[in-house]
Amino acid sequence: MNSRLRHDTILRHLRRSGTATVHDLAAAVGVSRRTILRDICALRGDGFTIHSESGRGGGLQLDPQSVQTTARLSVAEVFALLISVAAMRSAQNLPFSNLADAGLAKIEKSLPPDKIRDLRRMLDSLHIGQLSAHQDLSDLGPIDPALLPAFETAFLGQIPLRFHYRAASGAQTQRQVDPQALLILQPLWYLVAWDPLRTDFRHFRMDRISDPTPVQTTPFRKRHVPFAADICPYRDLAPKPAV
Amino acid sequence: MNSRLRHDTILRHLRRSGTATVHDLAAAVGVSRRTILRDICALRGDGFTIHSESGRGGGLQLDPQSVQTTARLSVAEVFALLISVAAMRSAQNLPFSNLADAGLAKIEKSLPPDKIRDLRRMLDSLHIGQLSAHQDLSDLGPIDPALLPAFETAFLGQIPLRFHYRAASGAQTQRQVDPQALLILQPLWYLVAWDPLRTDFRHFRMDRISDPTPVQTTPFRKRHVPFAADICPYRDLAPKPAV
DNA sequence: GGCTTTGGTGACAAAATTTGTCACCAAAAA
DNA sequence: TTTTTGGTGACAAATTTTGTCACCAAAGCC
Repeated sequence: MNSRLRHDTILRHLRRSGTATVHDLAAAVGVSRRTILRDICALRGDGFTIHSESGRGGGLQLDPQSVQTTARLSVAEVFALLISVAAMRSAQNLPFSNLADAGLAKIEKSLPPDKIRDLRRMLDSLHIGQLSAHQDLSDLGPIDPALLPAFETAFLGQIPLRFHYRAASGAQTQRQVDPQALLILQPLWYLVAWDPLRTDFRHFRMDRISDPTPVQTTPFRKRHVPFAADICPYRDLAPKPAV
Repeated sequence: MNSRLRHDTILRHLRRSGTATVHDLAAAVGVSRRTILRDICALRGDGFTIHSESGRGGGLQLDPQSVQTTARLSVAEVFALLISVAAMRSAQNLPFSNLADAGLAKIEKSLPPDKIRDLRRMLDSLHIGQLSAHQDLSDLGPIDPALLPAFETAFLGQIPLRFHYRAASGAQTQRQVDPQALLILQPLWYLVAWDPLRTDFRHFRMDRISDPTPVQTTPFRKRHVPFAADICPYRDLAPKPAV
């Protein structure tokens, strides 16, 4: 058994039984007492708080507060969470928001430096405010569901975004612009972008955008990729050619 | 060098150089070509998208979109993020919220089943609504900063919470209650709890609560805990006695 | 005080895993 | 056609993990 799997098994046992002795764990997992002790040591290193007591009635005890996630989020997902928390904070005073911040800070720190810079840039270009009253919202439409993934790609990767835009007059135009900022004036969301054709910045209301497509500027050459095998069980993971 | 460290090194090289050949990576990292190939295979298994091309000018390329976090959040932090996103969603339509949900779903799934149940229970007892207008908010005070950690502990662990409460009349009382639900009526937050002394449920306005202390029902025996050493470099991680 | 249980450490050999070497294949470019 | 480059299989060498054993400290029980 993999040492990683064994750690999970040990945690499961500790969670279920409350208190467990090293001897029992060794028997349950099928390894020696020494190995269990080494694993406990490693788990403590991984941030789990494990209490221990000598003598009769003693044993190991996992602090339930120290249970952690192991999820791996993409940069886009982190950004989405950042927006939620930032919007929330701007809207109202909110218990737990410090904790949410702490969590996000942890998440941020676990990303490579260039991605952290990206996230900061994104947040800097995010403006949240209140819409001035008495604005006509009668034509507020639904937001194109395809917009979200496309928009994330364009915004996070700083690559141009192409889409159809329905102006207030009803006229349809096709645009290809460089996303610059996101302006949130509840309940409206605006994309602020540089339009190279008109050599000027423009605002685009999100619910008037449709068929968004990020413009891949440096596409990878399409070709056949053979499989990987070896000991490693992840054979089919070489990205497939887009034909 | 640890294989984990080597994976990080490889990712760093790929990020910096854009395209790298297996040969170059092997030289840079100081291992054989075969090992690099095995590592690439493992990284693909870990969810990284790595493109590859044969022939002159070929090499390996890391898809920047596939970069992931490795942060490990505590259950309390996850709950805080869940609140932010839930409150956000209830307040307004919001691009990116699907993505935030997807991220949170990932995080949730990486927790053990009992913790997932806890989180669901917590979210079920979380009510978000709008305050009826014309309510007098002139005495709205700041929320006790000590409330947050104490409240989290009590709410997440379902243990009693003791605090001082300043009633609308100004009278100070000490309470010890079982937290049941959280009622959010912006900008007010209420704690709904069972008061055993009065054998009834009561509402407590969060900004009128002070000196909150979770009542530890089953404290771990205090005692001296010797250090762990061995090969594992995490010597001082056995939790210190609270004296 | 002595006995037993239980966490914890150090040292060293045994077992298991990781890594290197080598021979070779397929795709792509010069 | 030759060279470059990713990828695979097999097997020995190097390295790491694990087990064994002897022993210490703390705590409870008689």
